[in-house]
Amino acid sequence: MMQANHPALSRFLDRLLLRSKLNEEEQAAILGLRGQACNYPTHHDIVGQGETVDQVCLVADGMAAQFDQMRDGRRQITAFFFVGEMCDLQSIPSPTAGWGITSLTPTTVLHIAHADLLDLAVRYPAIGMAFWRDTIVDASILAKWASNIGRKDARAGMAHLFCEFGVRMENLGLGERVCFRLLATQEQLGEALGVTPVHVNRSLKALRQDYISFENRTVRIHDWGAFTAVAEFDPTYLLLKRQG
Amino acid sequence: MMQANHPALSRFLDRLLLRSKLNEEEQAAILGLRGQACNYPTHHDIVGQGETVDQVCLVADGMAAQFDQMRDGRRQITAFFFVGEMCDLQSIPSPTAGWGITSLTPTTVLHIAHADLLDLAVRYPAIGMAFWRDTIVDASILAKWASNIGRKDARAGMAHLFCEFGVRMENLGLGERVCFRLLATQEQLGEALGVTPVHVNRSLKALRQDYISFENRTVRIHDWGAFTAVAEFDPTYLLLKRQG
DNA sequence: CGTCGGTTTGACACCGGTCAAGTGACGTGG
DNA sequence: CCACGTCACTTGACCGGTGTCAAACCGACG
Repeated sequence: MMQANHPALSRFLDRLLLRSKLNEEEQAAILGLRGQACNYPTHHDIVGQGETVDQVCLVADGMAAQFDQMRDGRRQITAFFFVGEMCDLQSIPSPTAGWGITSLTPTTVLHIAHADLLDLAVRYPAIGMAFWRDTIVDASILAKWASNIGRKDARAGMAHLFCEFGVRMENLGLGERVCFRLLATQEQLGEALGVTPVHVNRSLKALRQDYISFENRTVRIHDWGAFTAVAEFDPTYLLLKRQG
Repeated sequence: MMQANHPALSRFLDRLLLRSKLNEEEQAAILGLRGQACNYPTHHDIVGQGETVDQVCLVADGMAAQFDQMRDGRRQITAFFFVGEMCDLQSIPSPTAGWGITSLTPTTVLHIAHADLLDLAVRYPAIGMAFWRDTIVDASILAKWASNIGRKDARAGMAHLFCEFGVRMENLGLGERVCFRLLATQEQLGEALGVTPVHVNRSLKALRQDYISFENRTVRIHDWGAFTAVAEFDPTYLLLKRQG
């Protein structure tokens, strides 16, 4: 069923407002977008790799990820998307992407037509700029991610990922930076960090000894300062200062 | 000296036209941009990490890279920029970035003011969309890069990087995909792939035995089909189909 | 001819991959 | 209510790719 004023739109707007300034009319225009809500089970490929799309995916519940798949089936996750985040805003100017989108947990997605979003972006340049800026945030996160994979050992990379999750979830209203629910499996974390699930387990064990607890799918960071030091975490790259 | 009609602008326009459709007026507007040409020696940080800028960098000669630096000084390169490519178009909507820009060889950069580019993007929505699309290409390359680092051994990652360089240079008119000049040092390649320079050397040695020659800073790929198979290279992610 | 940045090679150590076994939580069906 | 299957987590033993350190080589350039 197509419906406007879906609660996920309000979360999406909040995320945009973290970085972009939009007036009342522009905010109302975004809240008035119409979308189709779909439920997907865990491990469902919502968008296949290389597929061309005419709509975007807004996470309304659960958790999704962008991935690149090798011929042997191994995957590299290149982005996580939490509730209120848009998986493929970049598909508006570029509807064919080299990656796929998959659900990491049972997930509800609100699909919104490119045509409607493009219309908004043209009618309200501030919205167009906010959309562009939103895709840049994802690119910035990905750049930091690359150095996580390439230049840190698994323990530090994992710590950095947890710092990022904490800050992002706090900004999305999904928890505190030092305490948040994380439904990803160790295999999925490994796919993000470029290590095997076995080694994710070893790294988590090491982190639990000194810095965090991770029980009932809830991460608790005991000492934020010490933990960010291990991770070499500097939130600049999340672009949380309002720019527009 | 500020000057319009710099030859690098023509190359930049060609790159935009690979993926975006622009009419004569729009093309003329881009060619008429005014910029300041600056020369930088090798290993000069043109934009420091975390710096806020009010202009962009267009590579007019040489080669530049985006990087993220760890506290101990090690760097991860997250993008290479060849002649005609824009290093930080994304700084228009988001002037503070988490990364830096450095020269890999003696490099000439044309600096163009944000204000002028923003003016174009607002006056001509097709140009705004072309700019957005251009930043998405960089993000797409980076996503593929991440799986290179995380999910391939050094030899396959290097092969993929060379395939990408070949296709990009061919499209920029800087060589053929199977034969192109590459001025990067082995240390710089290692910073891109997340391995040490010593191991870059070992990987290159292995590739030279079977697939390529690399002398006088010129890469020759003997059998494109076999090489892309080793690299698992599929050019979809370079978004070379014209979209707008 | 000497210096310097970049390349090449070898010896050795270690992080993370691989393989295998076992545990525990949970949902389903008898 | 319990037996069972499934999925994720955990742990240990061993191995290989990559890092580290060190030395030599090489071409460009002054």
